[in-house]
Amino acid sequence: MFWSKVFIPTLKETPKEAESLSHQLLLRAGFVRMLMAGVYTYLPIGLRVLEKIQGIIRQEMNAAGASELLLPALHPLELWQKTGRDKDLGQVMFQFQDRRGRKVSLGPTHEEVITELLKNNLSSYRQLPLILYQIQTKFRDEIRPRFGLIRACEFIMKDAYSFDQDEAGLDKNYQLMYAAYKRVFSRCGLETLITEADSGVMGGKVSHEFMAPSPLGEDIVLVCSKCKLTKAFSRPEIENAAGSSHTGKEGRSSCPNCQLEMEEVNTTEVGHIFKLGTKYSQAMQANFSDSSGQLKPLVMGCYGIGVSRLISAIIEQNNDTDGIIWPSEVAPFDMIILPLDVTNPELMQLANSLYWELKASGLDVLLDDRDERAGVKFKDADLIGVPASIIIGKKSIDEGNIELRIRKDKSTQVLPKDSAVKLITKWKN
RNA sequence: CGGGGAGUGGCUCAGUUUGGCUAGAGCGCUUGCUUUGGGAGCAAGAGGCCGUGAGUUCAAAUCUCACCUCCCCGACCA
Repeated sequence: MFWSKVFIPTLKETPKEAESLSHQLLLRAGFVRMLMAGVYTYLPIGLRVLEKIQGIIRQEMNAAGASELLLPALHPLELWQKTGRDKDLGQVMFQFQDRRGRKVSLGPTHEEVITELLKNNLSSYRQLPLILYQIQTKFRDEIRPRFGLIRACEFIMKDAYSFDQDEAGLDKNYQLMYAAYKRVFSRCGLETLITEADSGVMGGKVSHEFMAPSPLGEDIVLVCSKCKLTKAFSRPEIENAAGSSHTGKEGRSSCPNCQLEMEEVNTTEVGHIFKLGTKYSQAMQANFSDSSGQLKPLVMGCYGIGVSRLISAIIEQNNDTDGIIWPSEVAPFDMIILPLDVTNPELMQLANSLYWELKASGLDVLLDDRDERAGVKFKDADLIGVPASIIIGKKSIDEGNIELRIRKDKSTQVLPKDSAVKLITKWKN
């Protein structure tokens, strides 16, 4: 793509509306813009990152045997009344009436809708096990939207649901999802801590949270440096405990295995998996016939990833003073070509031919064709965080060379221009 | 919802305490000239109902009241 054709409104100064680092960088680098508190536009390069993340998720979900569908965002409120969760979620649900006076809601999550679907369309154990997932916009009227994409009122979530005959089947699918989640986050360049957690309004017994360490994390995870045991604590719990006794802090945060003091890490929740059991299927009578012809409730699990939130979590872990440093798999582009003088036909010709050759070899390439000074291009390239730059300037081209600059460590290597494409594609793989 | 901060060209802010010229600066934008390897220089321009409404006053960005919006701290969550 050509910079001049993509809308990338970068900012020199930090907008006042943002205080958290990832939010500032998202705004400055031209990835998102706010419409109202907790509601964001994904600009072209923001959307590209979103799509890369979704691509990774789709690959890993499909590889785990899940299949994708798309459920409605608009729900009849009656469905929620069946499980009583309209009350549990309360004000968090956006609710209104259609012109006939029917009460509807914008979906904050989809257990009821998918259970309703399966109740009406699945009847035999022969159709089990089954994992379905979607990537969709959720709506939650949050008490306080915060930190840009981290807590938004309209956000994108991947939610998967597994259906089994029994607990043994659920265990198997749960493990499958657990493993898939680890791969998703690692491919996104994200370090995560996994903790056993409370199921909250989702119900069910077992659940694990995938927590990304980040300075603006709202949850604290305790980690044992020796055995890597993790424990989740909400902040108030910690503060109350610390306040209630002088020695409370040390005693509470020692590892039950090693007796060593555990380290407190601030984290953001990016994924959460639950064994739901039959909570929803019983409430909604989503049953199937087992091999002996007996009617049984579906045994369910549900598995969420905060897709849009991931963008922020990744930036929190991958940045420096010059801007974002995208991990390669989620970067909006693999590389950016910087012809330092667009009025020089020789430079532009080389820039263009490199662009088309690299593109033909399967790379996502951005060509900065703007008539800007070299400094501006360098600064913007660093800010938007493309992993590699190909610098085409008069200095090196006169010697028959171009430069390859790596964003992460700011190292530069000189490459002969004639074999540049070969060397770059080789370096990439 | 409770507590704290803030609303002035696209962005960052000054001016408000102590009301008074035609509301300013930097960045960005437009045009021209010069420059050209890390956010260039000079010159000339465009762009504002000072968050909204009501009030006080000869006079309001500035004082009073109400409301709206955004950010931060708490309960909530992917």
